[in-house]
Amino acid sequence: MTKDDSSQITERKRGSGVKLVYDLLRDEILDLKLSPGSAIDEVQLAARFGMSRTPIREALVRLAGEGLIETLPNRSTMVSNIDFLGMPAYFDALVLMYRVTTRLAAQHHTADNLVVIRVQQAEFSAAVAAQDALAMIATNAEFHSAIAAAGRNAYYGNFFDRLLGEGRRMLRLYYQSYEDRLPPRYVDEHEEIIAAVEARDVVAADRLGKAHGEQIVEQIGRLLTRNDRIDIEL
Amino acid sequence: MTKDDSSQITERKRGSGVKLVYDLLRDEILDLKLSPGSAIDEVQLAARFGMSRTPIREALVRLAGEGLIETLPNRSTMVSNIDFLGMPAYFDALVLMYRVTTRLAAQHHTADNLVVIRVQQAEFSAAVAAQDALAMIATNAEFHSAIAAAGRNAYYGNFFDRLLGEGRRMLRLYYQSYEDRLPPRYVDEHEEIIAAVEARDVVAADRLGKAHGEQIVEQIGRLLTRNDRIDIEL
DNA sequence: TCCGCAATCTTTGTCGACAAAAAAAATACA
DNA sequence: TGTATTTTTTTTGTCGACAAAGATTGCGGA
Repeated sequence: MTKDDSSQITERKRGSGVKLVYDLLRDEILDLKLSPGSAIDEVQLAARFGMSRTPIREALVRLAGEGLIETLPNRSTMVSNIDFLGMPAYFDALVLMYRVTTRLAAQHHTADNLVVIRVQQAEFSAAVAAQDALAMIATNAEFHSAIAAAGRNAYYGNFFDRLLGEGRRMLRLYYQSYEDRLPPRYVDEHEEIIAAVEARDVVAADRLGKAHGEQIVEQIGRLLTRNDRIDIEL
Repeated sequence: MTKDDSSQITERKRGSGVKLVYDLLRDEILDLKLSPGSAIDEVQLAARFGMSRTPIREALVRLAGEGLIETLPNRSTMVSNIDFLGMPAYFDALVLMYRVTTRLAAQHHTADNLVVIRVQQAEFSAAVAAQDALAMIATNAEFHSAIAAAGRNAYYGNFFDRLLGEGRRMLRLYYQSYEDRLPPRYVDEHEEIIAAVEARDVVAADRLGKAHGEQIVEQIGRLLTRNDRIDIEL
């Protein structure tokens, strides 16, 4: 199809191919470079990466395990569609995880956790200043992931990471609703969260996590119902 | 190693092999028929199932994606160990999911959901009566999974299913603490939950879900600290 | 022209074989 | 006897090839 593959036929170390394909495809899917519903051809990928179908296949199996691609038996495999009907459920879960992870971080964090969190916050702040939407999504996810890590619950952590990953495509809409110019208020909110965590103020952490999450929900809701609203508000 | 494989060399339909191996291995791992840490040999499995290594490999990749097996690069793959240190975190997440799913079920269930839930409850009740620990674990999981399905949130549902699955090995300890003779009280608790869901009583559903979950945590705690207690109570 | 059927094409699922990597065994040397 | 090095063995990762299952195309008959 496209011929602009930068055909890197470099020698790879044994076992590195799968991760390479997996990471790249995952990013391309989540950044919407591969549009939902578009077909995925194994032989084409094999040619593009200069390897056999076997490692490609393994990467695809893993992506399917995360629900990022769907496999019709004996037939095509394609990038999964964004489940718009499931968005309320998604944001419900996201808000709950915001709350739980922030709350746990306030309880269980150590000094080095705060260092990591501050680094991520700095990167997020830089992305907002640079108006780089993709970077904002990624660094925001890493910020909250760092907070989740400080909460010391691997089960919440995995689930949260999964949500943040799977939601990158939805979150993209959210950032687009600001035309990629996120108000600096969000950077401040992160700062408040850090302060609450550092002070081990569980109640404040919970409240801020909830507010932070619900703000996103509201903005998305505003985006999705914008047309309706215009009708209603006559 | 063992030679007692009932070598079923039956003809399989194309594409069914992976699921077969995946399901069977998963069950064997979760029922502790394959002990944590034991090695997994691809060629041996291939011989046992009468198929090539390729579909075996795909099943293993999926199991690894769920964290049920661990893969040392270029070296052995083995059944993952049970993370005892992570048990508090596990049960924390489990209780929260009990609460959330029960609560949502009270809000969003439909009539056919209740039918399914009652069927699962009947099977759970039968398993308790028969003192079949493995069946109790499986049917209990299916009962709560049915409740989660009634809650209409796929994200919670997936996470909850994953927790219930991954925890089957831990839960086994829990049932062993009763020597596989679960008090009928648990069957009654399920009945109460059903009643609260049916009455759309969100508050009661939340409270019952929480109590149900915390009871399990207490029993596990009692099991794990039993020796210490004897020392302390002199 | 339209519908049913057969031939062809495309893409997946599976296989057997081989090479690389790590461990285990064997050998040489002090 | 103990240790370092080489050889063998074991097990994984990758490959190219082939067969099966749909989809597509082409053809013939009404």
